[in-house]
Amino acid sequence: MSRPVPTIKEIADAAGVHPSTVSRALNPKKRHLVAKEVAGRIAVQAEALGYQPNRLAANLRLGRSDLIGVLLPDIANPVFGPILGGIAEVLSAEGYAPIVANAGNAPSQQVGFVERLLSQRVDGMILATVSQDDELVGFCIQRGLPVMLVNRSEAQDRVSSVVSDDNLGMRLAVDHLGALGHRRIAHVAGPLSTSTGAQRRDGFAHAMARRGLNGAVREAAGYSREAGRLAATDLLDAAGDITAVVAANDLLALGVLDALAARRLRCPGDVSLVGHNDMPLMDVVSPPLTTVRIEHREMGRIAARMLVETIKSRSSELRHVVLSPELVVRQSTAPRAVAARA
Amino acid sequence: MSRPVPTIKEIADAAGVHPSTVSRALNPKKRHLVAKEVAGRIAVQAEALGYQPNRLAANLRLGRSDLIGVLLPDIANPVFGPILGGIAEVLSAEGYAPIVANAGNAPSQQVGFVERLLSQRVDGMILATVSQDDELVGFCIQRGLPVMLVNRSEAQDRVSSVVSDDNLGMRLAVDHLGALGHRRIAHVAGPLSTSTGAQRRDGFAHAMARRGLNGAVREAAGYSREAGRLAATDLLDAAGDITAVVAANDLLALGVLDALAARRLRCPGDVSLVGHNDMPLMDVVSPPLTTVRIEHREMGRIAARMLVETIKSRSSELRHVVLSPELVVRQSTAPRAVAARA
DNA sequence: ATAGTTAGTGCAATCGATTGCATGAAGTCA
DNA sequence: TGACTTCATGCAATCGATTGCACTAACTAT
Repeated sequence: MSRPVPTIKEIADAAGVHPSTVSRALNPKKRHLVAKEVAGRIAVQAEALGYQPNRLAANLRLGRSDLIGVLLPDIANPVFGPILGGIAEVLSAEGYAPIVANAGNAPSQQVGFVERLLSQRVDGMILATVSQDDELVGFCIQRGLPVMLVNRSEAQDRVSSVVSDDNLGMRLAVDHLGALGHRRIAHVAGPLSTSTGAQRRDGFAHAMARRGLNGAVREAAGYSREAGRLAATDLLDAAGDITAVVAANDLLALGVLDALAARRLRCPGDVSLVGHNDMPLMDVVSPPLTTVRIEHREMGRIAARMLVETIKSRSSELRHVVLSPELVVRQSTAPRAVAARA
Repeated sequence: MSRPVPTIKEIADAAGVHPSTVSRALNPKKRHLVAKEVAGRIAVQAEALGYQPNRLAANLRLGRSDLIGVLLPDIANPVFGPILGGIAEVLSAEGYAPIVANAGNAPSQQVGFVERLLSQRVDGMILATVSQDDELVGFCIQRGLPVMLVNRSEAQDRVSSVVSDDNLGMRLAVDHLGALGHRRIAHVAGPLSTSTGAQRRDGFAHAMARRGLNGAVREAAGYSREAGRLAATDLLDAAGDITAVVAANDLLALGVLDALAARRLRCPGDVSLVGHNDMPLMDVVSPPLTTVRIEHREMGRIAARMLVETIKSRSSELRHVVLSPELVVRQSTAPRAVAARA
């Protein structure tokens, strides 16, 4: 059994000074108040005794925690690793640590996670879970906790966010398909309760309208491959003559591939396909997926940086950063087949 | 600007009792010491005033934090999402929260993360970053911090771990290839400084020896697709007549695919390929990958559960859990081609 | 030598929650 | 009615670090 970690009081006894002098000597910002010789003696004793700062005690006094809550809907979804990686990189550089909550999609479940984070007195929160009318956002605002949204936004414009330009993304996708001669283009949408569902659906409609076209849309129940398969199956049942599909994310696109495979339709021979995100490995799926690339790690970095700035400045000014996606063309899109399918 | 969060003292004033009575009333484990009527009054006031427990203060007094440090080498690697998901699930159920550190692979960099976690007084640590002779493990032991290893083990047997049975995994892979008629089987190993690198390399050699065979091995510099490509290129340069490769993980396997593609070798037509992990999407890569499946989410759950048990029991008894992997046969392996390649 | 100034250090309150022990009120028993 | 017991509540110390203010020693100027 190890001996307890020494405290400032024990360093003080060993160095022959008052604990408050030790506290000042060990804090770079207050060290200038302590005589050099004394500060040196204290540093030697702290090192020798293996002093370990106790941020619990310091932060109780200072009214902060140096912790940031990060709410993710599904950490196993390959999109969130890069986002969390970007968040962690910036928080670490700024002296914070992320408490990660794999909070799921149900608000009733998410509230429990948020309450735990609030009780740990996190200094702010980054939400990747937000829906259009999100009660958690209200909950956090009510408690005066700085909140930052990443990847999705919310409809009431109450907090800052970093998202992708879904209108542009959809225009890139539809224009790409249009340029390949496709006119019967459909959309597998994400849940319309999320901004990524609603805005990509709207972006799709706008982009089609610009070409004088009107495409079928089916909403998936969630952002999963299986939900994508079900939505695509429904779509193909209803509009079997489509020659292209734009999915609201890559997992949905993989589900579309499953639905096509189920009815022996080839991609891109029979149906071209575009996804969103460009999550890892999309270049090695079969076929390699054409997709709207969103820089998720950078999105995470920006979100963390903006939250830290909000915390430090005690500002309540809102900012919305909209990143421009780019189309990555791979082999899941091809010119429209001339011969009609039987 | 929101009003400050009410404290127990303010609830006490509102309910007309002493703060210590409020503390007992709001703690389910001590509530039985408070008269029912008084506890009810206190609960009403706490709800009305929006009381939020302050775990910083409580835990300073109690000498704990309800926080667990989780060290990952690369959160964007698709293997770690499921592991973190399993960890988060169990920690949440047990009243803990994970502080995630994307600590990279260099010990000098990792120490900074560990010191930050120590200063936050985490109650324990789960390391997915461990190497065979890991100085961080010694660092944590020296401070009396409960440590749990997940996915990898360390050579000195100082702390508990949950890993996959790499010997069995390699036997499954080599036997599968042997049954398909392959005899010139090579191995792309992970870094031998990790147990997954060393033990899978050893497992490969044993499995081959059992068949009276001896296969070429090349160590990749890291667990990345690019490192896999470089190691495979070196392997193919040195032993161009191999007909099968077992890679130490799926990312390395994808790199092997890249190297094969670069020299117009078809998989599995010219070279069969097996990976390890069965990370997400391996069923839709081209070709769908035969791989040794490791239940990462379950591994994360077990690691978290064992760490929590260690913390609660104050036991220093070591345990090692070795999970049995299974071979998932997809289309990257085929019978050895009879005709020799030109 | 004395008065004034400055630097360095110590004192004690504070952050917010927890709990061992003391105290008093209520209940029970002879 | 008095002694004893039990329950509920309050008191105050504690956890470990921070910091405003007070005090003292050293230095400087007249």
